Amino acid sequence: MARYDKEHKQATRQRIIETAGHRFKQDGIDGSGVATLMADAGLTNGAFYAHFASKDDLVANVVADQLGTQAETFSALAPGRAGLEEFLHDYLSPQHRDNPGAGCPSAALLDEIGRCETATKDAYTDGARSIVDEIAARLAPDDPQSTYGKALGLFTMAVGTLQLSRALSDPKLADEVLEHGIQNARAFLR
Amino acid sequence: MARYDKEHKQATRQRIIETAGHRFKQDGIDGSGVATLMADAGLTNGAFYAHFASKDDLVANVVADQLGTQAETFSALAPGRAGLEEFLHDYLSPQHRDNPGAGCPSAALLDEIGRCETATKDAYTDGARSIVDEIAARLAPDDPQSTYGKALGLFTMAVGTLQLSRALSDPKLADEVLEHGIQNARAFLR
DNA sequence: TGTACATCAGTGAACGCGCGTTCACTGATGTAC
DNA sequence: TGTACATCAGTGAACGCGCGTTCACTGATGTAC
Repeated sequence: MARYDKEHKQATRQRIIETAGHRFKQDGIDGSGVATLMADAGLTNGAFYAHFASKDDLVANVVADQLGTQAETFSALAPGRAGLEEFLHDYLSPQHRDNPGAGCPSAALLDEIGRCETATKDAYTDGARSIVDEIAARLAPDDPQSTYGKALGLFTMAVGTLQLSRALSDPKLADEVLEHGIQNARAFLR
Repeated sequence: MARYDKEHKQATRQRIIETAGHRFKQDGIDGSGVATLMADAGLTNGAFYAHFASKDDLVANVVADQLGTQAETFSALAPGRAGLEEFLHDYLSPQHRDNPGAGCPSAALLDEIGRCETATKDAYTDGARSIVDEIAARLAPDDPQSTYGKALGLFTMAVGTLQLSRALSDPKLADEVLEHGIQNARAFLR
């Protein structure tokens, strides 16, 4: 441990935020202890408080980071409605369902975020706004405002569908839910 | 403490299941300790294991009970599509959003149920099937099968919308999300 | 060029606390005589 | 009718454990001389 270049601590902090995002989405926020989160980042528990004021502080930062990352992913899709079709296929896929740690933060954490403190909800609100704006812009590039409500509908249906598919113990039904989800989203956007 | 009539212990067990349902939906499953759950039912922690094999066992029973109760509520609505309209108004209301403890178990616990053990997911799967069947029967009383997919879409959009509204820190936006949710559901069913 | 020192990211043991779970015990009541 | 006993739902203290958090310490490196 030594004097590092100025970016070193920032990089470590970012690494903790990213590995914690994965862990939270996999085991839940309440289900992930600080010692485990630090071990995931290759550190020991004591170093945590050199980077964050509290676990709640980390949670708010993770939520902001996760939604930011998702917004970036969105920008990388094909432009317009073709990108939405691409998004739906990836989002409502068995691969996404079976890998929550690498997937959508809303699907994995939405009802836990609803029970979090204000700073976390603020971070979520900002991030969700960006994503819904991104969807609306793809639905009507000339007048995004007009499709804001529809964008919300697509987003909530996608999140709810993935969550439902994850909560079902019958694999056949869980797959059907995803397939119906894609069809429903298409019908809704038509 | 004494010899009671045979129904007494059953009634206590049912009371624990119901008060635990309220607590789980309010604070999360991971966020609710056994001692608190028992105090909610007017008992002390030690009595818990006379009723349930483990906390996981209680969780599975609570999920089954919660979804059963919701299915009953559904049956009590006006028949046909009028009942669905009634459901949407109650479900996507600020009152429901602000009282998760008394509300929909899916909206409050869906992503946590996705991380639970098989017995809990089995209970959820059974209950969710009944509710979606109930919705499908209202959409097409003569051929429920044909509207099964649409029923899923309505259910997932309603759950996702309520969760989203709960996770937002901006009250104005949270209200708008509910209003758009009702409009979207109507458009989707049209 | 070589050495002493200051820096500070990270270590790891310890704190009190609440978790899920166990268990010896209580005490009000129905039953037997 | 009165008393001794068996029942058993519920009590409450205790178990080991992991939680979030604190803190005295380490030790590799850049800097000063």
